Amino acid sequence: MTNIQDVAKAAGVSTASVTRYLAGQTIRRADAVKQAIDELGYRPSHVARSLKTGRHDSIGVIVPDISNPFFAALVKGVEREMRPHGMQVILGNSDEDAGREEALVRELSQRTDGIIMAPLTENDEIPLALMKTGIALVFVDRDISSGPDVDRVLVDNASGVRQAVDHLVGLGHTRIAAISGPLDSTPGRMRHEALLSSFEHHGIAADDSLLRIGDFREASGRAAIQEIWAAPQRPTAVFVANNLMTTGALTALMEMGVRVPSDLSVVGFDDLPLAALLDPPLTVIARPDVDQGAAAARLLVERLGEPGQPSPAPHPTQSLVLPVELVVRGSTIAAPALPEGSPA
Amino acid sequence: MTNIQDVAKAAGVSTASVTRYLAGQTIRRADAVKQAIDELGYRPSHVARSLKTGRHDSIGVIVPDISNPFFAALVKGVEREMRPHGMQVILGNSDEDAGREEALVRELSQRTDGIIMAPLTENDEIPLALMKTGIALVFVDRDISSGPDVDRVLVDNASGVRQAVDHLVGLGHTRIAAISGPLDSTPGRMRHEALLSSFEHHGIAADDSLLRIGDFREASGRAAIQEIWAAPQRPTAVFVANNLMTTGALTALMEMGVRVPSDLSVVGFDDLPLAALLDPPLTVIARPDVDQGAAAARLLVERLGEPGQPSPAPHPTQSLVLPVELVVRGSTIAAPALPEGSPA
DNA sequence: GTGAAAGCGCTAACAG
DNA sequence: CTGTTAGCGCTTTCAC
Repeated sequence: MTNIQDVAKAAGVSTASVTRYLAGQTIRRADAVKQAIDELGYRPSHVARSLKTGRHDSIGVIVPDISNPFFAALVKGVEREMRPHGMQVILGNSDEDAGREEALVRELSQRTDGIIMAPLTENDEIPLALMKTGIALVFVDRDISSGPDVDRVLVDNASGVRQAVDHLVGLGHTRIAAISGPLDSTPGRMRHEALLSSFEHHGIAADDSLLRIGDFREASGRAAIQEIWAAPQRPTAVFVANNLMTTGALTALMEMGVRVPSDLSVVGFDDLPLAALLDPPLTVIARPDVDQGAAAARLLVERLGEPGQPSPAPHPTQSLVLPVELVVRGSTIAAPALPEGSPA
Repeated sequence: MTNIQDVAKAAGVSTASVTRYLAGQTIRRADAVKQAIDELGYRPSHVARSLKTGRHDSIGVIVPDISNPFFAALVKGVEREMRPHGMQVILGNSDEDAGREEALVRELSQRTDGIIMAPLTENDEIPLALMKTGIALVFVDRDISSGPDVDRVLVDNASGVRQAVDHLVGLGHTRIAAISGPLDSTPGRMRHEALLSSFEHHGIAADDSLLRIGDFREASGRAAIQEIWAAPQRPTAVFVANNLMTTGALTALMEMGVRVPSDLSVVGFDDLPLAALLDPPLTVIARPDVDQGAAAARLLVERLGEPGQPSPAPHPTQSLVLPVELVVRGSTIAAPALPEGSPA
């Protein structure tokens, strides 16, 4: 490849002048340099530049599962927000694997100026190590329990769950099952806790045979609903804590011949791209996805500044909590008449 | 950050020995080096190493739309295949934007040893420039018309379309509408051409009022089906050339009160994660997604070799064509009795 | 405004 | 097996 020396030679200037030209400074022989660059097809080496400056003009995004539409949308939000700032976005998919997450963090922390990530669990040690390297960090969707000095963007999980439970109770449901996410992840824990406290608020007894903990993946939604449906007293409604488990649960219900919503009302956390086209259209708690990514990107830009510019002064970390919204469609209807006494 | 010199000093060896240790060669004071590395928390600078060696031990994947489940699955396949080879996978999302694709190619070609990409259009000039840089390249799902010297993995689009048309004709449909993809993209063109030739094979006249060209995005599927439904003679079946446009078309049909399949049979290209849960379950041409990504990754590995090892000898480029399969579900049924004369 | 020169952190001859 | 050293391509003092 042609390098800066070739250009300097061809233009009859020093390499320093080429650098200055590249940086947008005014130099005397600008047009000669421009011509040399064009003719030689010169492209500055990003690697060499990074080695010298320590900057990369790029950021990384690490998500647990890129084939989850929520994270795909989130990534899109990050990219849209970053594009005008001239920063490249590099994407890493940990595939819900801690080892892979660690490899990605190590890798991307050497190639980028900042990382947006959804840590796998709240005990995740990996981000802690990352913070020590001094790289800018933003958590999105998930948090870790220790080390509060990080920018973060979360959604109001508790409010979403409350809206869902209120909705079901309002329809007369009292036997409500739930498929929660892993309790060591932020959304899993927060949604589960909110569920229990909502139950308590409405005077609903938590029935262990109706409560299952999944892993946010489709297969666990399938397994959980099968167990729940085998409970001695079946529920009239079920809350599922994320999109993939909802998909799994719906599939299993269909296979078992359980009709939604006449046999069982279903409300899921996370909207699905096709939720309105499902049979029946799915009632869900919708949360911002693209916007959540964009918000995280903005926090990172505030900390990093524009490429080429000096970094802004450090400022306190920010925590954003975005609102969620219950979208009532066809998968939730009034509870059937009760066989035994219960609150109206 | 602590560098190789610090380690060398602490271990009482030269930097060369540290390098050798890192490369897995046997050196005398291995344990002293190991200890120094651990104590200092030393991480080799990827940037410096790349500058020196010209290798990156990573590959790039550039897709037009990461929120399309097909590409998300494809990326997953690439990652699964690459992981055991110790190569990092860096993902770029061009968002169907040529400018962005170019920026990604420029960027990733400087950070990676090889690129797997689905070019936006068959006239895409960008990959040509990329090939000149000598970086390894694999096309997946899409191709470009010039420059045949590239490894590629495609699916048998023509066969898929033929299966779909045969299926519809077998059900008695003769007024078949179609929403094709952009004719300057490989899958768009191949599927459209196969459609026309299948029509001809079955003696079906191509009716311009039933043929629309979309852009593979959801909104164009919506718009196209609305136009088609406004045609003087409505179709009894429609073929939609990809998943996103199918989603758009189904949504529009629902909004217009058109019932599938009784009013209109629908067959789509690409399976959808929720296709079986839709109302009705969708008949589709399913093509490999994860496997297509994995196949592309294997081609790239064959060309690149393992990290640390010398590159394998160059070999002729390969073209893989993976089979597709018609999955009949509930969205296609027999055509209604014909008002006018027609083949049985 | 400009050029000479040092050096970012690492690897790969090379000589021992 | 080991250490010395040059140099990957760039930016950034520094002196002019």
